[in-house]
Amino acid sequence: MSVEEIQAAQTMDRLGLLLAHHGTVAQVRVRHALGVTGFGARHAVTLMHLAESGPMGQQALIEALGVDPSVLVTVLNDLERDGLAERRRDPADRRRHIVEMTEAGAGALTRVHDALTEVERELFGDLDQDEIEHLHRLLSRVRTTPEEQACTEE
Amino acid sequence: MSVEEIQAAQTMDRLGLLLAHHGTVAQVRVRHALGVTGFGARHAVTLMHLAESGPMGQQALIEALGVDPSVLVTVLNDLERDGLAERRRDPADRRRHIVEMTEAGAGALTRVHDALTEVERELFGDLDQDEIEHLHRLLSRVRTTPEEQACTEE
DNA sequence: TATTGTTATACTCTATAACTATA
DNA sequence: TATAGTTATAGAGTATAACAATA
Repeated sequence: MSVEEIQAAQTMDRLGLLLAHHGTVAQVRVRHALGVTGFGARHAVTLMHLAESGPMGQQALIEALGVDPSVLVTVLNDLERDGLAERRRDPADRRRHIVEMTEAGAGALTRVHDALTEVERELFGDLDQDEIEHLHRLLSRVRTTPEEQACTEE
Repeated sequence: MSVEEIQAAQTMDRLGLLLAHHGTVAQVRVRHALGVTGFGARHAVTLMHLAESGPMGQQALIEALGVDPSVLVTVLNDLERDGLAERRRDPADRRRHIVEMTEAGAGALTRVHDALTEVERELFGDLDQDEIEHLHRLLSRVRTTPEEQACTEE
Protein backbone atom coordinates (compact mmCIF):
# COMPACT_ATOMS: atom_id res chain seq x y z
CA MET A 1 0.00 0.00 0.00
CA SER A 2 1.42 3.37 -1.00
CA VAL A 3 1.99 6.31 1.29
CA GLU A 4 -0.59 8.31 -0.66
CA GLU A 5 -3.23 5.64 -0.22
CA ILE A 6 -2.47 5.40 3.47
CA GLN A 7 -2.78 9.11 4.05
CA ALA A 8 -6.02 9.19 2.09
CA ALA A 9 -7.55 6.42 4.19
CA GLN A 10 -9.91 7.52 6.91
CA THR A 11 -9.17 5.96 10.27
CA MET A 12 -12.21 3.76 10.37
CA ASP A 13 -11.97 2.71 6.75
CA ARG A 14 -10.44 -0.50 7.97
CA LEU A 15 -13.34 -2.84 8.52
CA GLY A 16 -11.25 -5.06 10.76
CA LEU A 17 -10.60 -2.20 13.17
CA LEU A 18 -14.21 -1.04 12.99
CA LEU A 19 -15.44 -4.52 13.87
CA ALA A 20 -12.89 -4.85 16.68
CA HIS A 21 -13.85 -1.52 18.17
CA HIS A 22 -17.61 -1.88 17.93
CA GLY A 23 -17.39 -5.44 19.20
CA THR A 24 -15.42 -4.41 22.26
CA VAL A 25 -17.93 -1.69 23.05
CA ALA A 26 -20.76 -4.19 22.60
CA GLN A 27 -19.08 -6.56 25.02
CA VAL A 28 -18.69 -3.87 27.66
CA ARG A 29 -22.33 -2.81 27.22
CA VAL A 30 -23.54 -6.39 27.56
CA ARG A 31 -21.51 -6.85 30.71
CA HIS A 32 -22.92 -3.69 32.24
CA ALA A 33 -26.47 -4.63 31.29
CA LEU A 34 -26.03 -8.04 32.91
CA GLY A 35 -24.14 -6.40 35.75
CA VAL A 36 -26.87 -6.91 38.28
CA THR A 37 -26.34 -10.63 38.23
CA GLY A 38 -22.59 -10.22 37.95
CA PHE A 39 -21.75 -11.99 34.77
CA GLY A 40 -20.74 -11.27 31.20
CA ALA A 41 -21.43 -12.24 27.61
CA ARG A 42 -19.79 -15.64 28.07
CA HIS A 43 -22.20 -16.55 30.83
CA ALA A 44 -25.16 -15.44 28.73
CA VAL A 45 -24.04 -17.46 25.71
CA THR A 46 -23.45 -20.52 27.86
CA LEU A 47 -26.88 -20.33 29.48
CA MET A 48 -28.51 -19.83 26.09
CA HIS A 49 -26.79 -22.84 24.67
CA LEU A 50 -27.76 -25.02 27.60
CA ALA A 51 -31.37 -23.91 27.23
CA GLU A 52 -31.23 -24.63 23.52
CA SER A 53 -29.50 -27.99 23.51
CA GLY A 54 -30.22 -29.45 26.93
CA PRO A 55 -27.72 -31.23 29.20
CA MET A 56 -24.35 -31.81 27.58
CA GLY A 57 -20.71 -32.52 28.34
CA GLN A 58 -18.22 -29.72 28.80
CA GLN A 59 -16.31 -30.87 25.74
CA ALA A 60 -19.41 -30.35 23.61
CA LEU A 61 -19.97 -26.93 25.15
CA ILE A 62 -16.37 -25.98 24.46
CA GLU A 63 -16.80 -26.75 20.79
CA ALA A 64 -20.25 -25.21 20.51
CA LEU A 65 -19.20 -21.95 22.12
CA GLY A 66 -15.71 -21.82 20.67
CA VAL A 67 -14.11 -21.02 24.01
CA ASP A 68 -11.01 -22.27 25.74
CA PRO A 69 -11.56 -25.11 28.26
CA SER A 70 -10.17 -23.00 31.09
CA VAL A 71 -12.64 -20.24 30.25
CA LEU A 72 -15.58 -22.60 30.38
CA VAL A 73 -14.48 -23.84 33.80
CA THR A 74 -14.63 -20.37 35.31
CA VAL A 75 -17.96 -19.62 33.63
CA LEU A 76 -19.48 -22.85 34.97
CA ASN A 77 -18.04 -22.16 38.41
CA ASP A 78 -19.89 -18.84 38.41
CA LEU A 79 -23.13 -20.32 37.13
CA GLU A 80 -22.97 -23.16 39.63
CA ARG A 81 -22.18 -20.86 42.53
CA ASP A 82 -25.33 -18.89 41.70
CA GLY A 83 -27.38 -22.06 41.25
CA LEU A 84 -28.08 -21.44 37.57
CA ALA A 85 -26.44 -24.63 36.28
CA GLU A 86 -25.16 -27.89 37.68
CA ARG A 87 -22.34 -30.26 36.84
CA ARG A 88 -22.69 -33.98 37.53
CA ARG A 89 -20.37 -36.83 36.64
CA ASP A 90 -21.28 -39.05 33.73
CA PRO A 91 -21.65 -42.56 35.27
CA ALA A 92 -20.66 -44.08 31.93
CA ASP A 93 -17.36 -42.17 31.81
CA ARG A 94 -16.38 -40.66 35.10
CA ARG A 95 -13.98 -38.25 33.46
CA ARG A 96 -16.86 -36.38 31.92
CA HIS A 97 -19.12 -33.80 33.50
CA ILE A 98 -22.67 -33.37 32.26
CA VAL A 99 -23.79 -29.77 32.54
CA GLU A 100 -27.44 -28.91 32.98
CA MET A 101 -29.30 -25.67 33.44
CA THR A 102 -31.43 -25.39 36.60
CA GLU A 103 -34.88 -23.88 36.97
CA ALA A 104 -33.24 -20.82 38.46
CA GLY A 105 -31.06 -20.73 35.35
CA ALA A 106 -34.14 -20.62 33.14
CA GLY A 107 -35.45 -17.72 35.19
CA ALA A 108 -32.16 -15.90 34.92
CA LEU A 109 -32.15 -16.47 31.18
CA THR A 110 -35.36 -14.50 30.87
CA ARG A 111 -33.72 -11.54 32.53
CA VAL A 112 -30.63 -12.02 30.35
CA HIS A 113 -32.76 -11.75 27.23
CA ASP A 114 -34.45 -8.63 28.49
CA ALA A 115 -31.06 -7.06 29.20
CA LEU A 116 -29.84 -8.00 25.72
CA THR A 117 -32.93 -6.48 24.16
CA GLU A 118 -32.15 -3.23 25.93
CA VAL A 119 -28.49 -3.27 24.84
CA GLU A 120 -29.45 -3.99 21.26
CA ARG A 121 -31.96 -1.19 21.28
CA GLU A 122 -29.15 1.19 22.24
CA LEU A 123 -26.58 -0.19 19.80
CA PHE A 124 -28.81 -0.61 16.78
CA GLY A 125 -31.32 2.15 17.39
CA ASP A 126 -30.35 3.95 14.19
CA LEU A 127 -31.05 0.92 11.99
CA ASP A 128 -34.47 -0.27 10.90
CA GLN A 129 -35.58 -3.87 11.24
CA ASP A 130 -34.54 -4.71 7.71
CA GLU A 131 -31.06 -3.31 8.18
CA ILE A 132 -30.67 -5.12 11.48
CA GLU A 133 -31.48 -8.43 9.84
CA HIS A 134 -29.13 -7.68 7.00
CA LEU A 135 -26.34 -6.84 9.44
CA HIS A 136 -27.08 -10.05 11.27
CA ARG A 137 -26.80 -12.13 8.11
CA LEU A 138 -23.55 -10.47 7.06
CA LEU A 139 -21.98 -10.75 10.51
CA SER A 140 -22.93 -14.42 10.68
CA ARG A 141 -20.77 -15.02 7.67
CA VAL A 142 -17.64 -13.48 9.14
CA ARG A 143 -15.07 -16.19 9.73
CA THR A 144 -14.14 -16.20 13.39
CA THR A 145 -13.56 -19.90 13.92
CA PRO A 146 -9.98 -21.19 13.75
CA GLU A 147 -9.23 -21.74 10.11
CA GLU A 148 -9.09 -25.22 8.74
CA GLN A 149 -8.53 -24.07 5.22
CA ALA A 150 -6.20 -25.91 2.91
CA CYS A 151 -2.81 -24.26 3.05
CA THR A 152 -2.90 -22.32 -0.18
CA GLU A 153 -0.03 -20.14 0.87
CA GLU A 154 2.45 -19.10 3.53
CA MET B 1 -40.02 -12.75 26.65
CA SER B 2 -41.70 -16.11 27.14
CA VAL B 3 -39.99 -19.37 27.99
CA GLU B 4 -41.08 -20.80 24.65
CA GLU B 5 -39.54 -17.92 22.73
CA ILE B 6 -36.33 -18.22 24.67
CA GLN B 7 -35.96 -21.92 24.02
CA ALA B 8 -36.71 -21.40 20.34
CA ALA B 9 -34.00 -18.77 20.03
CA GLN B 10 -30.73 -19.94 18.57
CA THR B 11 -27.70 -18.92 20.61
CA MET B 12 -26.38 -16.46 18.13
CA ASP B 13 -29.74 -14.94 17.32
CA ARG B 14 -28.79 -12.13 19.61
CA LEU B 15 -27.06 -9.60 17.42
CA GLY B 16 -25.48 -7.93 20.42
CA LEU B 17 -23.73 -11.14 21.43
CA LEU B 18 -22.75 -11.89 17.85
CA LEU B 19 -21.16 -8.47 17.48
CA ALA B 20 -19.41 -8.77 20.83
CA HIS B 21 -18.00 -12.17 19.98
CA HIS B 22 -16.87 -11.40 16.44
CA GLY B 23 -15.42 -8.10 17.56
CA THR B 24 -13.35 -9.74 20.26
CA VAL B 25 -12.01 -12.28 17.80
CA ALA B 26 -11.21 -9.48 15.37
CA GLN B 27 -9.28 -7.65 18.05
CA VAL B 28 -7.24 -10.72 18.91
CA ARG B 29 -6.51 -11.34 15.23
CA VAL B 30 -5.40 -7.76 14.71
CA ARG B 31 -3.12 -7.97 17.72
CA HIS B 32 -1.54 -11.15 16.46
CA ALA B 33 -1.10 -9.77 12.96
CA LEU B 34 0.63 -6.69 14.35
CA GLY B 35 2.48 -8.88 16.82
CA VAL B 36 5.82 -8.51 15.15
CA THR B 37 5.98 -4.87 16.12
CA GLY B 38 4.42 -5.60 19.47
CA PHE B 39 1.33 -3.49 19.49
CA GLY B 40 -2.43 -3.76 19.17
CA ALA B 41 -5.44 -2.20 17.50
CA ARG B 42 -5.19 0.94 19.63
CA HIS B 43 -1.69 1.63 18.40
CA ALA B 44 -2.79 1.12 14.80
CA VAL B 45 -5.75 3.46 15.13
CA THR B 46 -3.60 6.10 16.80
CA LEU B 47 -0.95 5.96 14.09
CA MET B 48 -3.62 6.12 11.40
CA HIS B 49 -5.19 9.16 12.96
CA LEU B 50 -1.87 10.95 13.30
CA ALA B 51 -1.14 10.25 9.65
CA GLU B 52 -4.55 11.48 8.68
CA SER B 53 -4.77 14.63 10.74
CA GLY B 54 -1.16 15.62 11.38
CA PRO B 55 0.32 16.81 14.68
CA MET B 56 -2.24 17.33 17.40
CA GLY B 57 -2.69 17.59 21.16
CA GLN B 58 -3.44 14.54 23.25
CA GLN B 59 -6.80 15.97 24.20
CA ALA B 60 -7.81 16.07 20.54
CA LEU B 61 -6.57 12.52 20.05
CA ILE B 62 -8.55 11.35 23.06
CA GLU B 63 -11.74 12.73 21.59
CA ALA B 64 -11.03 11.56 18.06
CA LEU B 65 -10.25 8.00 19.11
CA GLY B 66 -12.78 7.80 21.89
CA VAL B 67 -10.29 6.34 24.35
CA ASP B 68 -9.59 7.04 27.98
CA PRO B 69 -6.74 9.50 28.68
CA SER B 70 -4.80 6.85 30.58
CA VAL B 71 -5.07 4.50 27.62
CA LEU B 72 -3.67 7.06 25.25
CA VAL B 73 -0.73 7.65 27.56
CA THR B 74 0.36 4.04 27.43
CA VAL B 75 -0.17 3.85 23.67
CA LEU B 76 1.96 6.95 23.13
CA ASN B 77 4.61 5.62 25.50
CA ASP B 78 4.87 2.52 23.32
CA LEU B 79 4.93 4.47 20.07
CA GLU B 80 7.52 6.87 21.42
CA ARG B 81 9.71 4.09 22.78
CA ASP B 82 9.78 2.57 19.31
CA GLY B 83 10.42 5.94 17.68
CA LEU B 84 7.14 5.94 15.76
CA ALA B 85 5.74 9.12 17.29
CA GLU B 86 6.99 12.00 19.40
CA ARG B 87 5.53 14.21 22.07
CA ARG B 88 6.72 17.78 22.48
CA ARG B 89 5.46 20.50 24.76
CA ASP B 90 3.33 23.22 23.29
CA PRO B 91 5.31 26.45 23.96
CA ALA B 92 2.05 28.41 24.03
CA ASP B 93 0.63 26.25 26.82
CA ARG B 94 3.19 24.15 28.56
CA ARG B 95 0.56 21.82 29.95
CA ARG B 96 -0.18 20.49 26.49
CA HIS B 97 1.74 17.91 24.50
CA ILE B 98 1.72 18.00 20.73
CA VAL B 99 1.95 14.52 19.24
CA GLU B 100 3.51 13.95 15.86
CA MET B 101 4.18 10.83 13.83
CA THR B 102 7.81 10.28 12.81
CA GLU B 103 9.17 9.02 9.51
CA ALA B 104 9.65 5.63 11.12
CA GLY B 105 6.01 5.83 12.14
CA ALA B 106 4.98 6.35 8.52
CA GLY B 107 6.99 3.29 7.58
CA ALA B 108 5.42 1.24 10.34
CA LEU B 109 1.99 2.38 9.21
CA THR B 110 2.58 0.79 5.83
CA ARG B 111 3.22 -2.54 7.53
CA VAL B 112 0.20 -2.00 9.77
CA HIS B 113 -2.01 -1.60 6.72
CA ASP B 114 -0.59 -4.72 5.14
CA ALA B 115 -1.25 -6.68 8.32
CA LEU B 116 -4.81 -5.34 8.45
CA THR B 117 -5.37 -6.33 4.85
CA GLU B 118 -4.31 -9.85 5.71
CA VAL B 119 -6.57 -10.00 8.78
CA GLU B 120 -9.52 -8.69 6.79
CA ARG B 121 -8.90 -11.24 4.09
CA GLU B 122 -9.22 -13.98 6.70
CA LEU B 123 -12.25 -12.51 8.46
CA PHE B 124 -14.25 -11.45 5.44
CA GLY B 125 -13.08 -14.02 2.92
CA ASP B 126 -16.57 -15.44 2.52
CA LEU B 127 -18.07 -12.07 1.55
CA ASP B 128 -17.79 -10.41 -1.84
CA GLN B 129 -16.72 -6.80 -2.26
CA ASP B 130 -20.29 -5.58 -2.35
CA GLU B 131 -21.20 -7.36 0.86
CA ILE B 132 -18.08 -6.08 2.57
CA GLU B 133 -18.99 -2.52 1.72
CA HIS B 134 -22.53 -3.08 2.87
CA LEU B 135 -21.30 -4.52 6.17
CA HIS B 136 -19.02 -1.54 6.53
CA ARG B 137 -21.88 0.92 6.02
CA LEU B 138 -24.14 -0.88 8.48
CA LEU B 139 -21.43 -1.24 11.13
CA SER B 140 -20.60 2.45 10.82
CA ARG B 141 -24.12 3.25 11.91
CA VAL B 142 -23.97 1.21 15.10
CA ARG B 143 -24.07 3.54 18.09
CA THR B 144 -20.97 2.96 20.17
CA THR B 145 -20.33 6.47 21.40
CA PRO B 146 -21.54 7.40 24.88
CA GLU B 147 -25.17 8.32 24.55
CA GLU B 148 -26.25 11.90 24.78
CA GLN B 149 -29.85 11.16 24.04
CA ALA B 150 -32.64 12.92 25.81
CA CYS B 151 -33.79 10.80 28.73
CA THR B 152 -36.97 9.39 27.26
CA GLU B 153 -37.22 6.73 29.91
CA GLU B 154 -35.83 4.93 32.93
C1' DT C 1 -0.85 -43.21 26.55
C1' DA C 2 -4.92 -40.31 25.64
C1' DT C 3 -8.79 -37.66 27.31
C1' DT C 4 -11.64 -34.70 30.58
C1' DG C 5 -11.58 -31.28 33.36
C1' DT C 6 -8.99 -28.14 36.61
C1' DT C 7 -5.50 -24.87 38.34
C1' DA C 8 -2.06 -21.42 37.90
C1' DT C 9 -0.32 -17.83 35.46
C1' DA C 10 0.66 -14.15 32.22
C1' DC C 11 -0.79 -10.71 29.10
C1' DT C 12 -4.15 -7.41 27.03
C1' DC C 13 -7.82 -4.13 27.43
C1' DT C 14 -10.92 -1.11 29.97
C1' DA C 15 -12.00 2.13 33.68
C1' DT C 16 -11.42 4.86 37.82
C1' DA C 17 -9.28 7.75 40.92
C1' DA C 18 -5.41 10.14 42.71
C1' DC C 19 -1.53 12.78 41.48
C1' DT C 20 1.86 16.55 39.09
C1' DA C 21 2.49 20.55 36.48
C1' DT C 22 0.92 24.24 34.51
C1' DA C 23 -2.70 27.93 33.65
C1' DT D 1 -9.73 26.50 40.68
C1' DA D 2 -9.50 24.31 36.46
C1' DT D 3 -7.07 21.81 32.76
C1' DA D 4 -3.41 18.49 30.44
C1' DG D 5 -1.21 14.75 31.16
C1' DT D 6 0.50 10.88 34.14
C1' DT D 7 0.57 7.03 37.43
C1' DA D 8 -1.39 3.31 40.02
C1' DT D 9 -4.65 0.00 40.38
C1' DA D 10 -8.56 -3.02 39.79
C1' DG D 11 -11.43 -5.83 36.91
C1' DA D 12 -12.61 -8.64 32.75
C1' DG D 13 -11.04 -11.43 28.72
C1' DT D 14 -7.82 -14.33 26.42
C1' DA D 15 -4.27 -17.99 26.13
C1' DT D 16 -0.92 -21.34 27.56
C1' DA D 17 1.02 -24.84 30.06
C1' DA D 18 1.11 -27.97 33.85
C1' DC D 19 -1.65 -31.01 36.56
C1' DA D 20 -5.16 -34.77 38.54
C1' DA D 21 -8.32 -38.22 37.66
C1' DT D 22 -10.04 -41.53 34.68
C1' DA D 23 -10.13 -44.34 30.50
